Amino acid sequence: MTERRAAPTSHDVARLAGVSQSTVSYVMTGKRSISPETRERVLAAIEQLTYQPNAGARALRGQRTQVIALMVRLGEHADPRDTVPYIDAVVAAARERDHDVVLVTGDEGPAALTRMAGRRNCDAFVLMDIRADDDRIATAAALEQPVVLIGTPADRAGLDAVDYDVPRAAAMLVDELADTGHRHAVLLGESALPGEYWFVSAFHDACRARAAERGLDFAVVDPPRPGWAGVEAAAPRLLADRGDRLGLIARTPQATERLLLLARFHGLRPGEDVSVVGLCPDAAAEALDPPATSVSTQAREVSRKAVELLFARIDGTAADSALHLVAPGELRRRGSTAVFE
Amino acid sequence: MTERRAAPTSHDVARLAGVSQSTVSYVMTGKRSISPETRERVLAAIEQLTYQPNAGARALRGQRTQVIALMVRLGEHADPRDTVPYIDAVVAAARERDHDVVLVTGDEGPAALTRMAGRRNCDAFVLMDIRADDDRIATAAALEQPVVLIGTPADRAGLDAVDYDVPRAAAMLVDELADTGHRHAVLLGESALPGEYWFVSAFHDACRARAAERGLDFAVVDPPRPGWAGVEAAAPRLLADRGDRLGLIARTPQATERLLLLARFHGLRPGEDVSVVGLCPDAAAEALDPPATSVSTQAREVSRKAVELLFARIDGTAADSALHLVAPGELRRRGSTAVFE
DNA sequence: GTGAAAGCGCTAACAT
DNA sequence: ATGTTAGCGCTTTCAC
Repeated sequence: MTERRAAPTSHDVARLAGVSQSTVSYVMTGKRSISPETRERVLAAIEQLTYQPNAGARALRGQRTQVIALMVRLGEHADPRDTVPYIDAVVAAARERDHDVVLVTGDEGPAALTRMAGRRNCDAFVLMDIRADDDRIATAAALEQPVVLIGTPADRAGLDAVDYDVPRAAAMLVDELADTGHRHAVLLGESALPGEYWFVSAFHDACRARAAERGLDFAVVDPPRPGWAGVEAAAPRLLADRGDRLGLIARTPQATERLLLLARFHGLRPGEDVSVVGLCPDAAAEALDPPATSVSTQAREVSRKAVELLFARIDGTAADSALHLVAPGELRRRGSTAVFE
Repeated sequence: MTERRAAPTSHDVARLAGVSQSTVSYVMTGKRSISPETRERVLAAIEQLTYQPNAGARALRGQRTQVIALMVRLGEHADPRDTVPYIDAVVAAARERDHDVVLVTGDEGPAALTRMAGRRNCDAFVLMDIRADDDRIATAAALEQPVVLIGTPADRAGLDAVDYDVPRAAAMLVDELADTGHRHAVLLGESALPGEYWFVSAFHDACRARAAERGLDFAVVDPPRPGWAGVEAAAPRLLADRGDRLGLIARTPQATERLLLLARFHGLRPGEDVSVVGLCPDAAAEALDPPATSVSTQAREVSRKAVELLFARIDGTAADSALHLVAPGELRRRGSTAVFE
C-alpha cells in the first residue's frame, strides 16, 4: 500500500525556493520578468517536488480548461476506419497546443453539448459525423464556446466547418478514366448508408457531372444489400459493360477492395480488362491487390484545419465563419488503371 | 452577435431562491435534509437560470474531477475496428456514472500518465492495447490514481486487468471443427502483427493444444505479407488439405472474410467443401457470405467490467487486484460450417 | 432545517 | 524584480 501523499502545490514550491507563491506562478507563465537566479531556484524546486499545476484550480481561476470536446458517433453504424484517423489527428493537434480532448459519443445528442458547456468542462467543441440535417447544430450554434464542424450540414448556422473537397476528388477520378480512354464509368452506389451525408451525394453528383463533361457514359449501381454479398449480387449490372473500356469508381477503401475482388471473381484483370479507381488513403490503396489508382483522402489535414480554426476562435483572432474545403492530394496511378489505345 | 453573459453560479441561484449558497449545494448533493418547500424553490431557481455547477470549482474543492482518462493507440498500426467498440463501451459506462472520458493517444507514452495524474486532470486511468511488455505499466503502477488495464501484459505489476478469454474461445472453435467431423484445422497466422500481444499467442497456443486433445491435425500458416495479397500467396499452404475435411480458423472478422473469399476463389464452397470459423462479433459474422460460424468477442462486457473495477477502486471498495477474464459468448453455427459424415 | 465562513490551488491586479 | 492579496465557484465544517 503506497502512502497517499498529497500533490505538491505552488505554495510548497515557493517555500522550498524561498520566494512568494506569485513568483512561482510568474515563472511558469512567463508573464513577467524574473531574475535568472530566482528563476533557477524556482525551476529547481519544481523539479525536485515534481510539481505540476492543478488543472481544476487553473480552470477556476483562469477561465480556461485547456480541454476541447470532440463529439463523434462510435456505434455500430459508423465505420471506425473512416472516423478514427480524424479523431487521432484532432487529438494530436490539440496536444500540440497543450490541450486535452474529451470524447463525447454522438448518441448523447445535443444535451451533451449544453452539459459540457454549462459546467465549463471544456473550452470549445469539435463536432464530427455531420449529417445534412443534424440535430446538434442548432444547439451548438447557441453555445458560448467556439464550435467547429468536421463535415458539411445543409445549414451551418454561422458555425465554422471543415470538409474534404469531395467534388474535386470525384472529378479527378473521372478524369483519370477519361484520360485513359475509358468509355463507361460505373459508380458503386451507397444508398444503404444510414443517415444523409453530404459527402455521399456530393460524390455521386460530381461524378455524374464530370462524366457528362468528359463525354463518358455514366451509371450508378446500388447494391441491393450491404456487405460483400450485395456487391456480388449487383455484379451483372456493375460489369454489364465489361469488354467495352469499363472503369469502376468507389468512394471508400472497402468499396475499392470489393470492386477489385469482384472483377477478378468474374474473370477480369483489373488494370488490363477493367479499371478500378477510388478515394483511399495512399497506404490503403497500396495494400490492395493490385494496388489501386486513388485520390487520397486528407483526414489529417481536415482535422488540423478544424483545430486551427477552433483555436483562432478561442484566442479571438478568427475571421468570419465559413466552410473550408481541404483539397485532395494528387491522383496516383497504380496497377488498377487500364490504359486503352 | 450574442451577448456573452457569464454563467450563473450557485450564488445566483441562492439569491433567486432566497436561501444561502450552502443550501443550494446541499440540494444538489443531497447530503443533508432540506424542507420540501426550500428544495422546491431552489430547484425552480436552478431551472430558471439553467444553472450547472462549475466543474473546475468542484474538482478543486472536492478532489474529484469526474473524469477518467482512456489511453489507446489510434495510429496506422492498430485496426480501429478492433479498438473502437471497446472505446465506445468505456465511454458509455463512464457516462452512466456521470463521468467524462479524456482520450489520450498511446504514442504519448508513459509521460502522458504522469502529466494527467500530476495535474489532477482525471480521477483514474484505463489503459488499452496492452502489449506483453508494455512500457506504460511501470509508470501506471506508481500513480496515486487507480488504473485498470484492458489487455494482458506479461507483468500486471499489481494492477487490475480485464481481458477476453481468448484461450476458451479458441477451444470452442476447435471443438466446433472436431464435433463436425473435420480432420485438419489450419489457423491463419499473424506473425506480421506489430508488437507482441498476448491475445495472438494465446489464441494460437490454445488452438494447437485443443486440436491435439481432440485429435485434429493442426497447422499454422503465416501469410508472407499483410493484406489480401499475403493471404492469397499463402493459398497453397492454407488449402493444402482441401478435400480432406479441412477447417480454417481466423482470429478476426477481417481474417474470416478473407478466408471465405479465398476458399471461393479457389473453387471451394465454404460450408460444404471446407469450413471457416472465426472470432467475430455476431453482427460481423452474419454479414459475411456465407454467414460465418463464430464465437463472439465481448468488447462491451470487457469494457464494462474494466470501468466497474475502476469505480470500485475510486470508491475504495475494491478487492485485491487480479486478471479478470470475460467468457466468450456461445458459439453460433452458421453457413460456413461443413458437417462431415 | 438553515446560514455564515473557511479554504481548495491558482492567477493577476495592486502594491513596493 | 518581487511580495501581498483578492478572489474564481464550490463543498463542508461550525454555529444556531
